[in-house]
Amino acid sequence: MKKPLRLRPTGLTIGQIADRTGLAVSAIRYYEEQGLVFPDRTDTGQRRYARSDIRRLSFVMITQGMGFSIADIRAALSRLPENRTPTKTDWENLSALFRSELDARITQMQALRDKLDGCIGCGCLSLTNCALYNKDDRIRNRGQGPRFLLGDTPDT
Amino acid sequence: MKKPLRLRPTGLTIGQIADRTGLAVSAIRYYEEQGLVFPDRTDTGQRRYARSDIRRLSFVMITQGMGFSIADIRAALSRLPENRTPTKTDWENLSALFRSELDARITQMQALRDKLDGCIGCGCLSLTNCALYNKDDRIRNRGQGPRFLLGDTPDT
DNA sequence: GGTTGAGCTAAAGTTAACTTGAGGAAATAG
DNA sequence: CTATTTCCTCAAGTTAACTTTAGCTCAACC
Repeated sequence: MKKPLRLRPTGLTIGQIADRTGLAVSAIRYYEEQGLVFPDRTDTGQRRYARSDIRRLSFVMITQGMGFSIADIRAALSRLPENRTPTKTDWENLSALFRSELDARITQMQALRDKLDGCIGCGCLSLTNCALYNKDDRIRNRGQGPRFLLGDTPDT
Repeated sequence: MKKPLRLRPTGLTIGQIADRTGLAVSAIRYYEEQGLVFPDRTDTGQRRYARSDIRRLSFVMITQGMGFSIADIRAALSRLPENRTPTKTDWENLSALFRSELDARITQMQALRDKLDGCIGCGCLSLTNCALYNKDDRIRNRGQGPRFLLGDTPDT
């Protein structure tokens, strides 16, 4: 009887993923903790990633760079199929979601930019009470911690 | 000899400023600590603000909402004249500064949005190494702590 | 087959922009 | 004149998104 070949999970190590994505190893582990990736484990507990996780993490990086929070991104990623590797179409649908949110944010930013001058020139001292600067321009005001640019979480 | 009239610094209390701007009292104190406002003090140590500080703080609120950091805003405000109340023109110059930075950020955001689809459709798994997604699109990557949307500090 | 590099976990630290709380003084209202 | 309300300072807490450190196991190379 042959010694059974240990079928150890194949795939990329966390270091290899780090190299491919440019992310720090600690960041990748953090993303797992936050439910953004779900690597396999070897019998000794090491993480093994699928090649498609590179795309997944790249997507996280880009959307994050666009100003979306991890919670936003996690919600979006949860729309990907769980039982198969996402197809190109899956990814396209997902990115369309972000695209429209981003469009909205850009529009809002343009409006804000255009009103700044108007309000500065206005006679009332309080820009935030200025007729020109109304509540619709208010961007985000709840919770403590750092304020992020524009918009609440997308209503995905 | 008459009891000398105590010449107490006139002006608005911190509570009045809070009401006028919508800011929390604690935030206003914090902004002072950060060098964004410089109220007078009464002989008993209470803060007294000029009416023009309402505009100053409103400006802080708006530019912050645009995604600029306190350091950015402090740098910009330092361009205002120190020895007189800023005129409408002073404020207009300042807001022009932010306007152009904001324009640049909007443009960058649009580019990023347009490229997301392209990269998602591309054959290479790593979006961040993708030919379509080059270094110019990279937004900000230094320091720890929360990542903000778009751009380093303006080169004011 | 030992040593060096890569991984692992868990806990604590970091930054930004504030808020909250403790403990006390002063201003205002009745 | 007493009771609130407002203000003050200083220290510590909060959130997001990570990084750093400590202490240990495992894998890979010569």
